[in-house]
Amino acid sequence: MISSIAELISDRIGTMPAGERRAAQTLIANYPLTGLKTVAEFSAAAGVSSPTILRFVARLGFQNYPEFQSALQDELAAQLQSPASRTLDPASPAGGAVSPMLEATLDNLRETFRHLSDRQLADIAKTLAERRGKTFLIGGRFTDPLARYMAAHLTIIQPDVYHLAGQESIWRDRLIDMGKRDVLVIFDIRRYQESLIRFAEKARQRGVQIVLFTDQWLSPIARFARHVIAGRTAVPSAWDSSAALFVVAETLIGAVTRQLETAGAKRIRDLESLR
Amino acid sequence: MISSIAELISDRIGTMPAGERRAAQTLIANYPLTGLKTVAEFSAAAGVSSPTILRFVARLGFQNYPEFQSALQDELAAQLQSPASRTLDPASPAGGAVSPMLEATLDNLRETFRHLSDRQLADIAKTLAERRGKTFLIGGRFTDPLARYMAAHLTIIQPDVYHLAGQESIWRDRLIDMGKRDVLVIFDIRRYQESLIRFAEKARQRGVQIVLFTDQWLSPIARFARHVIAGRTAVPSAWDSSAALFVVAETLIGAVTRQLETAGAKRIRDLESLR
DNA sequence: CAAAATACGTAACATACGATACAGCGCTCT
DNA sequence: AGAGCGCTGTATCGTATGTTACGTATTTTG
Repeated sequence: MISSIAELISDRIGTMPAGERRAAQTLIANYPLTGLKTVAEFSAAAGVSSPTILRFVARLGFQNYPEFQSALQDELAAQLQSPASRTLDPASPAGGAVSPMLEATLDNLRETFRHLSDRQLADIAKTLAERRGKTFLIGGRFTDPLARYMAAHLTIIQPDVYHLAGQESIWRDRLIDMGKRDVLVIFDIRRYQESLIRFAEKARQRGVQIVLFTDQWLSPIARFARHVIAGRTAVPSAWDSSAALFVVAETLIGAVTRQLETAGAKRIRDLESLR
Repeated sequence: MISSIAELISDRIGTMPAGERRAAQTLIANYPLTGLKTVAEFSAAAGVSSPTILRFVARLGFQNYPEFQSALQDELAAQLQSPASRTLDPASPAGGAVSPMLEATLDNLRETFRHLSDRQLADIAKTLAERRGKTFLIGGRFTDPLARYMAAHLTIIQPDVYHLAGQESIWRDRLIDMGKRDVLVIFDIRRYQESLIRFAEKARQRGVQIVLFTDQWLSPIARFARHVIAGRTAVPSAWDSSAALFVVAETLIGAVTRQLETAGAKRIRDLESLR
């Protein structure tokens, strides 16, 4: 069973003529980067001519050079998306077989935050904290609880926080209250929900600032969003995981709370006295 | 000090116009692969036009698109050659400055699962999967979204799953439907809610099997529970974190799904055909 | 050793790619 | 409410890229 192009090459390298073999060796030497460059660069690196490179990829079974490059990119994408397979991780095997779910989730968290800078988080927190209007939160079928979770916290530290629940027609009517000073937080992972997309589009038309929590493939709503948070969702389960988005949400809640410390503290005291 | 292009982007993403920001977001979402494709593919993925992509890379300081791609490739080459550096440093130099929240959450997850055996998880999954009656889920002020999240999944793979929402008087009346063949899943972290404790006690008297998600100090409900899951909640924030409980919930959802695979698969098909 | 076959590189070609000019649009600010 | 500015997309252009044909070199075989 041959899965990667590298294997394919080392499998056939024996049957290749000298020039193509040099091409193969230089590609393997720093795989797969040389293959992502242009034919001219590849040929220069290997010390052969361009046609030799093309014959080489043809021998591997590809119709043309772009097809070969696409295959390499796909392979690379698969590698980058599952860091677990790459890192041998001498730290954990002792703790071992605990739960593949846990391992995958830990990876997802690390990956998600790796693509998320402090700066970005601070910007979003600022958007949520300093909004001069109202905050609305909504989610999809499985992610709506995340919207609720966030709303439950935010509503304590600042006024005018609303979770949009129930039927589509209900939120649609709330659009009339929304304007450019307002913020809309949307959670949407695949399979992306049509109703949410429509809603986001209309909100955008009214000037609402949209903060989107989505997966790494980006919901179409990203088009309308001011801020996009892309969380990793792949786990060894029949379902996608929302854990990464959950943790980002908690992080944001914490950041917003810190920013509103002075104003928020008073509000919390007031709330306490109401009980 | 800005070393990677990803940092450069997240540094300037705030100052970018909407279109270029979309480009930046799609690139970050699955970095750096989109940047290695052609301008046309990049623009299609981001949902913007080609010139916007070019303006985007120009804003990052590159003279032209090929120069930008070369920079990405160099970066990738450095990463691939030293796989170790990838997990340790790239974004988080000291292993920590990114987000203390993340570090704390990762610790919480590991600690939580360390005290949770496979056996225990399997038992709880079995309880949920093989119950002959109904499943009820309920949570506290901040944890109710977790109950909803779990309910949203379970209800797809098995019948008679109910999330208890709204006012206390409403759930109390549902007690009448509960018996010893039923399972009640409760989420309760401090400050523990009186109403939930009362409810749990009454349910216990009726013979209901209780599965409790709580924090490491254990809600009083633990007295009545058949199964107790204690999650770590401490994070550097004004709020406690429910992330560990969230991940345990996801793990259980996955386990239950696997156990009901045959029966569940049919149910899922039936549901699909209803849409 | 000769002749054929295979491999390789040079050079010309066509395509598709990145770059640019321009016009329309929405947004902000006065 | 109007004028100005900045952003974005359409259409066009030049060029670098992949591709192919062909001639030369090299190896293989009788």
